[in-house]
Amino acid sequence: MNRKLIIILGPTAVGKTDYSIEMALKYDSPIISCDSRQIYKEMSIGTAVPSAEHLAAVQHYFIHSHTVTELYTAGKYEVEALDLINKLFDQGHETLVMAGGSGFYVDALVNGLDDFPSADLKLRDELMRRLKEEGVEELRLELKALDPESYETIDIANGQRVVRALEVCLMTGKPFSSFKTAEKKARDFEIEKIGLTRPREVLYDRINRRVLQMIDEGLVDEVRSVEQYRELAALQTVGYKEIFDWFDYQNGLVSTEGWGPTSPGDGPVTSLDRAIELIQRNTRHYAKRQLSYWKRDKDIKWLEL
RNA sequence: GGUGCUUUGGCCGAGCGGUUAGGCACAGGUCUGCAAAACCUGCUAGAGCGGUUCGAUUCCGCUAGGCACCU
Repeated sequence: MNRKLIIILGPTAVGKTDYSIEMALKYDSPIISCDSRQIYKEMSIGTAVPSAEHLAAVQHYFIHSHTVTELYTAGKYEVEALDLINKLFDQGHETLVMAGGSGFYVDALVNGLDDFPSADLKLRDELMRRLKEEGVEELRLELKALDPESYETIDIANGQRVVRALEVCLMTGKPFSSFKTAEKKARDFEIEKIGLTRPREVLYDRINRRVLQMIDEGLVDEVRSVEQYRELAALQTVGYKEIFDWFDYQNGLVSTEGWGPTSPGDGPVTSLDRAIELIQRNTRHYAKRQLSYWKRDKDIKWLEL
């Protein structure tokens, strides 16, 4: 039997949902979502989860399937999604449709991640605390001592990367770089990647309008409902962060004092309109990063909508 | 009609007679367990025309636009 996984990817708001529904109906397949935020059941409007009609029309996996209180990662996704895919193939599907915008998750599924130990929360918290208090330099030097190779190869300006490498070194007593084989894992099914795209202007316009629509649908209330989780990784998400900042301003937790046109950063979010602007902009930035992430993947067949 | 102030890159916004202000937008990029995250790079303008000066975005004059006030 010829097992095939069709992966529909593309920047946010490009139209993956509609396209994937069509494909799913065509192949009589469920849709396996590959979206690092739509998996959380506490989030819907801000993550642009497919509509109730869409969800009813086609069986979806990895939508609202996890909770924000669980730290989810690409590594977990690789394991869980692969498991599901194999199960579905075994049930008789020949072609399966996957859709999503999380490039790293797609890669984890397609190529597999090396066998790194997963994060130790305590250690990570500790390292993140140090990153904040001592700055990257300290951690960099420590990494240089423990794993000079990683020090040379990873992006050492990026605190998160330094922390991760260091964390693995400390947990295992072996250098982070020693785990990295960069070998593709074998998958016993064919994979076809279809990249959806649109002219930049059109994409940006769709994004801008979708954000307005999210507000109409009650994004502010949704954000309020998850405010208690705002420190969690899942809530470090465009559409939520900006509104949390607006809440803070309303609660008098941030002042406009000391902030001027030349200060770095976006400044206090003094109104809902300002929050909307920032969400639109940050979503545009996100879309651009997605596009640049996939640019180097020569296996993607691009399709302009 | 008169007087005063003003004019900076797509936008905001400084200082300065001779080094890139800075921020934002925008563009490009990095990516092996927080990835809608985190991080990196690029973007050299001074309304126009003259003058002073070794050298002007910075000083002077004229012209044009803007703002304010006066008649």
